[in-house]
Amino acid sequence: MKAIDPSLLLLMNLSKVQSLLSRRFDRLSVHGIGFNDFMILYLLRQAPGEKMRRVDLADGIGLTSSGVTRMLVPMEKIGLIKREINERDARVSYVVLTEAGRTIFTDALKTAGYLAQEILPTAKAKKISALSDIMGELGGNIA
Amino acid sequence: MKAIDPSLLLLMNLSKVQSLLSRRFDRLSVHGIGFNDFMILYLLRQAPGEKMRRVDLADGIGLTSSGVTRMLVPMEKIGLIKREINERDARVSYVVLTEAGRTIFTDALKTAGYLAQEILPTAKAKKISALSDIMGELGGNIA
DNA sequence: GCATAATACTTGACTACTCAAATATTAATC
DNA sequence: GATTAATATTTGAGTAGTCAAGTATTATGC
Repeated sequence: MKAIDPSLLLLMNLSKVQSLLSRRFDRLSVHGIGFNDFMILYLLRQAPGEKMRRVDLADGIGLTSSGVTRMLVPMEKIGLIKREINERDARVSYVVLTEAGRTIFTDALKTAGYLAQEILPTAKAKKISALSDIMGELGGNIA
Repeated sequence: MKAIDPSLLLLMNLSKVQSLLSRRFDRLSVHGIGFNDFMILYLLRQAPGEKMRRVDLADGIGLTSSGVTRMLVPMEKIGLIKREINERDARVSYVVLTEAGRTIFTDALKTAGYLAQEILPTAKAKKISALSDIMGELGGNIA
């Protein structure tokens, strides 16, 4: 077999690593939320007014808007987020972080930080920041 | 809000990038197979005798063995792989690449190569190999 | 050589998405 | 200002996985 394209190899390793890491995170069930839920809360926490449109959330975490709609159902049910209409545009319904959501997020952030440190013990700080830059170039722009 | 842990940020970006890339690959539907199917075929193609145990495949692509069992059902149905018993150990059933599977893989490899090049245009060769090293440290060891 | 443990795989019940199409609303064009 | 296009969200139907538990089979320790 011919030598494989290094970019393609990278894609495969990226996929594998992501599977392993997110499963590990979810298995811990950090404060009852999964990794994607955590990312939603993170984005909301950063956003001005702690609210965002669904499209922007979808864009932010790299899912489809349909996927976001479905993710938010249980999150709303357990009260992590709530919905708020936009007076200027009746198409959009804002997703707003609730008090409870903020609390859970704060706790989860701590645990997630420890986990991340534990998972990435060998990758040194410099490498991590270099990696983050490249992820940025590839469309990952969570900051 | 306190500054976020760089490792955690990296995890989030990794997750996002992976979602975007694999969806893009799957949407192309390269020769009718998804990205995970492609990885399975790749691993099999590399393996001695072009056959592997299900556990090792699961390990190789970072899924659970249950997930692999389920993935292989349609792949076997369309004839990309077939099953072969192990005479020494009746527990294992080998997954073997078929002639058709090899052909599809060869075609898909080309397309996937182009796609990878197109997706990673900015990330230079050196960066890619550095990134690959780090993925290796994180448990991605596809080579 | 028998009981216990470990391994390989599958299955039932479920979650987490995906796409394509539908709905509702707002923006753009003429 | 009526028509067409674009945007935001949801929904129906389906795929792709997860976990926990079940079934075989093989390995281990006494």
